[in-house]
Amino acid sequence: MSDADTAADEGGDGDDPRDCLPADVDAVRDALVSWYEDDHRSFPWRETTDAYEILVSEVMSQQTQLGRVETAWDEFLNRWPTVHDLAAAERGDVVGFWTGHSLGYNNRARYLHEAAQQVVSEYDGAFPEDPDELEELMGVGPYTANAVASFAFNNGNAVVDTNVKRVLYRAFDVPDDDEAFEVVAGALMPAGESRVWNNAMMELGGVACEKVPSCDEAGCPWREWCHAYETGDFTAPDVPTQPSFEGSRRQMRGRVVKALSNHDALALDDLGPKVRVDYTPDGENGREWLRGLVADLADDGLAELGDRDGETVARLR
DNA sequence: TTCCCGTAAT
DNA sequence: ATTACGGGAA
Repeated sequence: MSDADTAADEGGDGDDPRDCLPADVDAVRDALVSWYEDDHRSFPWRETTDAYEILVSEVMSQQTQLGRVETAWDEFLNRWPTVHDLAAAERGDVVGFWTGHSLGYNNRARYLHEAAQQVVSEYDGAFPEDPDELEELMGVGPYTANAVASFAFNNGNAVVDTNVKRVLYRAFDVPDDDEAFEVVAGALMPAGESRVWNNAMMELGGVACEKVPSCDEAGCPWREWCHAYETGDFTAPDVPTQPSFEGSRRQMRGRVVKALSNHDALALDDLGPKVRVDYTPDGENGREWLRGLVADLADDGLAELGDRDGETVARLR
């Protein structure tokens, strides 16, 4: 077959990333679904199809190890059982819960709170089922939108997170390119089966094709097709390195929120020592530095600066 | 010390 | 396109 024929068959560009997939795609699909259905980890959010409960689990899971999410998820839903309850909550209580359970990025607590208010005000409390509509919710991007659409409504597209990328990169030599991952993941997913499929793909990345893979131990269902298993090269796509956390502004922000979550309001000079042991009001990282930190948190909608008896106080908002 | 990781903001 | 964003666990 000539290059011209190939290009014509593919609609013109001649390098369709779907060419990465093996010819017997149906066998590949069946192997994964059977493997997943035969045995998989049990998580409480896999027992529900409630979109609100699933959204909470997804937002928590994005930043926290699954083992610790279970307790937080349970307590969160116990405190705010429905999207209406969360929408009506005080934001400071939601942020306080978040930091109190070490759930990471406090911004996500605010996003979740705002998303709940959107669902109530724009959809009368009934989540939309379409990924494109879900993506309009605050804090919900392509991954979360498709996860919720899949697990709540069996109505999503293929999710593409770092686990999925690693699997596709290794198994089928998909180039480390977001568009390619998107196209191949979509072509691989059996139509109308997003719930089981996306669960299965993420299970594969979580228990078989981890950073250090355990192909045989986990009984990976794709060994007969997997390029990495064949060559022994289990390189994974590069993940960007992040600046160190110790001593960072992010760490200081976290300490501010943590401290404020235990008080109604705190004067800056009372807050300071809880943020850094070397706090002195007029020092380099003193009152003005702290005021700037809280002002940034205020810009993020997480805290606010106020006045009490003529002195500046900070509180959660 | 390094790893993890999707979204919003710029 | 790049950067900010948390904090436990490995």
